[in-house]
Amino acid sequence: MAGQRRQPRSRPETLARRRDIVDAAVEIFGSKGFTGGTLQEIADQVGMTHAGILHHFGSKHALLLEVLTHRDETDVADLEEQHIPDGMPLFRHLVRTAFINAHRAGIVQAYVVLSAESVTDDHPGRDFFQKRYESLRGEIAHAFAVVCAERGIDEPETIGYASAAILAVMDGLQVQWLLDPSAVDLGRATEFAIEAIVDSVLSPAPSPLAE
Amino acid sequence: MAGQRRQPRSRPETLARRRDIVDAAVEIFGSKGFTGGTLQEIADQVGMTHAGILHHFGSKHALLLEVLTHRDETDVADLEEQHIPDGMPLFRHLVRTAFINAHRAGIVQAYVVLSAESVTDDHPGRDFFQKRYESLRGEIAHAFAVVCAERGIDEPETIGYASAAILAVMDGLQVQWLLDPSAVDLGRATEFAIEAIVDSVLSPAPSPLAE
DNA sequence: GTCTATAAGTAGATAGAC
DNA sequence: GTCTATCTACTTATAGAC
Repeated sequence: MAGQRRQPRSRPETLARRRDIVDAAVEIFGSKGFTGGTLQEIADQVGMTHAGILHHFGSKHALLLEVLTHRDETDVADLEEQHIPDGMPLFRHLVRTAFINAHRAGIVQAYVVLSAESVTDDHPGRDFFQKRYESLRGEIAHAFAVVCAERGIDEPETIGYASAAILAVMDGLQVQWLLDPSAVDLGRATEFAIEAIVDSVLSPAPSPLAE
Repeated sequence: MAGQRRQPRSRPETLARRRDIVDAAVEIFGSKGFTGGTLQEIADQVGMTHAGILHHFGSKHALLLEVLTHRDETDVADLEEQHIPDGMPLFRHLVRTAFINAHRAGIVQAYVVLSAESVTDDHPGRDFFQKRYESLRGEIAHAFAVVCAERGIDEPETIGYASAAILAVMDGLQVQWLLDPSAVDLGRATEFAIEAIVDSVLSPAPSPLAE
């Protein structure tokens, strides 16, 4: 019932224009948020009027969904794209992504701002992020299962917690890094945390918090 | 140069009214964000007009700062308040806070939304959150130092990464939990992650990611 | 496909009555 | 201390010319 008209728009010039707009929208929504960013600002950046934007996407709401879905090459944790690594290589891939992201503040900020903003009431991106996290947790849990199988060990029931926690550290460190890049080493801190969590799943230790 | 007039406002009725407004603001900013929430909505909730709000706080901007600073009893990770635990009890305290927060979606959402929104350009809450994270990282790092001293071990240089990572998992898990409470066990996942990170600092293991 | 013009609504803030 | 009234500014979206 909602938005599906892909074929009819194949004119090359038009597609390029749409890409320009989406790129500009990533930057504006990233730096101002979805609510705070305006079509006017996006239009200015791409050199047209806000009416032009609406001609292409119909509404601000629809533009956001396009931004979230259609990020293409420029994405933060490019798991779902292309050939996803699995097993241990997935964890290495996540760490590598963090190091790369340390040089892409713009796109990182867009995801940080939009994902957190999506928890607000009736936010148009809520469904997208809910499904995204569910999917990513599933991929990470699967990687844990593969690693356990390789080593012939039973899958600990901590896999679910660990999968959520890995995504969580990645996101949370990005917030702190964006607020003060000099105080947080995004790559190394992510690497440390993922290693700690993976190790804890594979080699459970008695809780250091026990009294 | 900015905002300091505490003494002159001591009338009991007025103070109570201001508290009502701040409480309402936490709820509205939490559910709609700072940019998305309006003075009108806050005013409705407290039973007055938006002009009344401005009489008390001067501007929306100032009201947000009051919300962030003056949260009093209702706070998410009540570290800086009262007698802060130190050493190992601090980590237990953080875990306990996560379990408690699982029953306070409102205030959790307020902090999630506002902290992420604060990374946007010229956000009035940016300075607050920057200093808050810096302070919290320092407290956690100190707890690590205390624990290391107690055990007579050298302080690993991973303490900095671990401190940021602990705050990060707490924040990141809150986002996933708010988006889908049934998919994430906020308390247990936080407990698992903090245990993993603390253990990794105290008993460093060879990286499981090494090829 | 992009523009101008404008609609229709809402925002935060101010002024002054009560 | 709270209200009404108003201001100015800006938002998304639509209509129609080019």
